[in-house]
Amino acid sequence: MTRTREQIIDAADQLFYEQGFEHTSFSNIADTVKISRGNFYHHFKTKDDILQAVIDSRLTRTRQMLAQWEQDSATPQARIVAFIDILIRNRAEIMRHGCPVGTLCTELAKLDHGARESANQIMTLFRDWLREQFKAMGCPRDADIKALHLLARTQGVATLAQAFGDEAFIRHEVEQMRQWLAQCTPDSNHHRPPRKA
Amino acid sequence: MTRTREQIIDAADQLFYEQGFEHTSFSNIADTVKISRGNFYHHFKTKDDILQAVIDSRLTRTRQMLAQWEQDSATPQARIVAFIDILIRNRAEIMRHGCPVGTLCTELAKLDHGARESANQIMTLFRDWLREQFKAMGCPRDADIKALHLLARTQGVATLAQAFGDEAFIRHEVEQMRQWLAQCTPDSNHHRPPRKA
DNA sequence: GTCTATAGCTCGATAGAC
DNA sequence: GTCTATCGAGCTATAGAC
Repeated sequence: MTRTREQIIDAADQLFYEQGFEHTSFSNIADTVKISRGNFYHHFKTKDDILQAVIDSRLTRTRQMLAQWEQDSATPQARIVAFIDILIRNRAEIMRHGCPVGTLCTELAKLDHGARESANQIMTLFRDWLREQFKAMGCPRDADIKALHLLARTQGVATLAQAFGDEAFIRHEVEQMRQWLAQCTPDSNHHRPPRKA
Repeated sequence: MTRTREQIIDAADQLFYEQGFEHTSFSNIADTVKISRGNFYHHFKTKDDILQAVIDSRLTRTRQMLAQWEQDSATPQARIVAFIDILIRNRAEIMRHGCPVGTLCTELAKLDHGARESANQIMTLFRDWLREQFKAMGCPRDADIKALHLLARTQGVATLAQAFGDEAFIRHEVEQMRQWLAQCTPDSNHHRPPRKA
């Protein structure tokens, strides 16, 4: 049945996030789902197969989440705030295990793993979505640059939050990102003072 | 002889950076240094011993580098620019393997490894050094906040540079960090426009 | 050089649904 | 009978340790 398959994917997803892909073994996943290793291999022939299934699952869920934000918030600004606020909502997990997207991309890059590009695709989902929001805000020229900038800042905050376990730091950076967004004028260089009259 | 020991540490250092700690095996290191595994165990009893030696080596080199910047640059601003510019100087390695500090901290956190705190200590070296530079710039109150902010931004840039392999992005972010630093007034909120006259 | 543990993986057998 | 999910023994390679 497909139920077991889903359970395996969900368990692997969580374990890959908590302890990394390479450090997670078959027995590890099988024990979590409470099935035998034999049954396991009936659903996934190789470890790479599970990884791909986990990444596909994350891609789907990310698309759903972004679509949900699109639905829940009226303005592009509010949608971007929804993105920034993941850091607050998921602060406990982030302090323990970092960003699920960034840490997976980093690990697969080090392993020179074939699924690396698939993992990067999750990052690209956020990048493209943010770019569209900035475009809708009236920044057609700087949209991608701003998207990457914001993405980088959230990644950096996640990395340091994991290292230092500092919740106040997360909150402070989130507040600064909100302020940056609020004064983010169309196609301006937001780090220079407003243009002279 | 201590020469072999140093060679082992240097080889392990590089391999841990390129492919990660867990993914690097003894044989891997031994092959690189061209010694037998037996000889290897004469210098390091366990893998954790090598890791600790590598981290100690990095701590020493980082302290030396920071002291060098202190010596080479007259103003705290110039010293902070020297820090920001690592992203440019090491861009090729960063695009391939990420930041050596950040990726190690992240990996050891996932492995729940005992040396995690030692690795974080490297990050702390930068944090403390940056904080002192900001203090010297006249930001006694915001110094640590600014240090963490800058550290986070460099970490985020490294993560995305590795995922997207985009050198132009690195250069753009470095330029923005320089501008942020230039308009970084003592204990001000640097994300608001300059105060009105 | 050898030993042990474990990782990833294969495969034959069983049990039940249809 | 076929098909699918399940189990668990067991194989090979290699990592870490001594």
